[in-house]
Amino acid sequence: MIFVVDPHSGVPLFQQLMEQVKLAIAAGRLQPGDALPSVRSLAVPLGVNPMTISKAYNLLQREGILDHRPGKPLVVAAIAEDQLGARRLSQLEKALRPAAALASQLAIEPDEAVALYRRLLSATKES
Amino acid sequence: MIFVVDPHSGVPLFQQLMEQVKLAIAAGRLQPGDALPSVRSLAVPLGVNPMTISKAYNLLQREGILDHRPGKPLVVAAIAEDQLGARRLSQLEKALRPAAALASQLAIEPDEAVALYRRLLSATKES
Amino acid sequence: MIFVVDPHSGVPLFQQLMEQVKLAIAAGRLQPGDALPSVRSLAVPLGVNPMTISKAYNLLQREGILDHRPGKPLVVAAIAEDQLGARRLSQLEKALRPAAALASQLAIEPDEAVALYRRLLSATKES
Amino acid sequence: MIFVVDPHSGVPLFQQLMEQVKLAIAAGRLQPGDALPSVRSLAVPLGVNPMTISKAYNLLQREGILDHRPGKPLVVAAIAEDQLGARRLSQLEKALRPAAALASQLAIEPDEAVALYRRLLSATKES
DNA sequence: GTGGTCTAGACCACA
DNA sequence: GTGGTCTAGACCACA
Repeated sequence: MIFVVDPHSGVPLFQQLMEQVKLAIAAGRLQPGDALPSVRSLAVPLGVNPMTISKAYNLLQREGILDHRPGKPLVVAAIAEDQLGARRLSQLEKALRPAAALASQLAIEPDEAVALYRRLLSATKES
Repeated sequence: MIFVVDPHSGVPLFQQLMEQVKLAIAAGRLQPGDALPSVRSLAVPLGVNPMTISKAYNLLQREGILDHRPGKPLVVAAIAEDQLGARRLSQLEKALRPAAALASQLAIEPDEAVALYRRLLSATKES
Repeated sequence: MIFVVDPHSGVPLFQQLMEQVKLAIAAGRLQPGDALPSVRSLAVPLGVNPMTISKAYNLLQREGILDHRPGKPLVVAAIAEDQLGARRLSQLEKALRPAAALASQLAIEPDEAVALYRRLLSATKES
Repeated sequence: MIFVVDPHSGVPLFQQLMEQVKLAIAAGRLQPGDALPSVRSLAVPLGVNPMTISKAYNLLQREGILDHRPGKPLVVAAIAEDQLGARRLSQLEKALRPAAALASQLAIEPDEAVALYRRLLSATKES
């Protein structure tokens, strides 16, 4: 389970982490009950302050996506899959909707827009 | 020429404004030489601080997209169309790229993703 | 609008603050739209690090109880009253339920328990 | 003699255990001289680390509530009844005091609060 | 002025 | 070992 963050992206580090955890769950790479890497074990290789990781984990807990038992590592909550995994398409939809609105505002033909998207998809490799 | 901003969107107001001006130009709704609404006339209906509008206009000027002649209203620069209008597709590409990456990370088939996008496009009306 | 925290209570400071804000809203001392004291203006008199206040405010925002517009002070969200104000009795119920279970487990007669509660209520002054 | 713990309640497991033992004594379900279940026999069904149970028992010993004779099981101390059984009302008072303060802060009338408590008491069955 | 992020480092409770 | 809290202090974006 490897996460990556980019300190220059402008997106806060803790948010990048949250998104990656959510993505891993949605994609099934993290299953309910799976333990997450410990705060410290993540902080070192990422070159990030442990508190930043802690913040991300903490918020995911409050969202009910992670589950914590004192003294134990955080695990993916049972509900998380319902919340995230089952709705993969609706997540993609949320990302695509603005791109649909944009095409329309730019008066780009649907066929042209779709062709562009298809091209981008084939250029993307599963990372 | 009406702009809309959403103070809850998380995107800074001045950035939302900049994007909307660029969009209007790219879509041809604003042509080179066209005057932009004055800071005040925009600030009131939007419920936004005039300084925020001013900031957006200033940055657009620095980017060479707007043109200012003392005592006259801001106008769309001649180059603007080249910069923005001609690259409509590349703007859409910028919006679609993350959606391509997401589909891949969620292990959604390209065909399924493309179908979803096509559906969203036909559901979108020019606003 | 005065908040008080007790660093020795064992309850985390940020949690004490969150509860007090919620209480103030539930009691109507803070109305939707009302601005909260700024992070800094609260940190000094309470002798608490600004980040601790910030954390409390931040979480209340995520819970939808506070509302933020960049550059402006935090205000009580419109929904907050629905969430908190309208349910005053149910909040009290949540606090009383364990005390009801306890009386039962200690085999204390309801009349005796009620009498005790009544006595405590009259001893308590609106602070 | 059955204890129950909830790892999600936020209250540390060892504390939940301590409270339950105290309660059982206060309610007379455990009498002076009665033996407590062994650490192991408790750890397994509760799904709790034996060290956690041990910690709870140890602290109860320090408080003079349990009594230990090498090689023998832990028993309820003679004083325990005095300490706990006799003060049933004061235990309930400790639980009710915050509920009294809360009613006051929420500006709920004493009569209303008392009525609510009475209702909860009659709804509660000895478990 | 407003709140938000991050680090470095200390300290704590729990298991 | 696990995560959680807090401080002190720097720095940033926004209005």
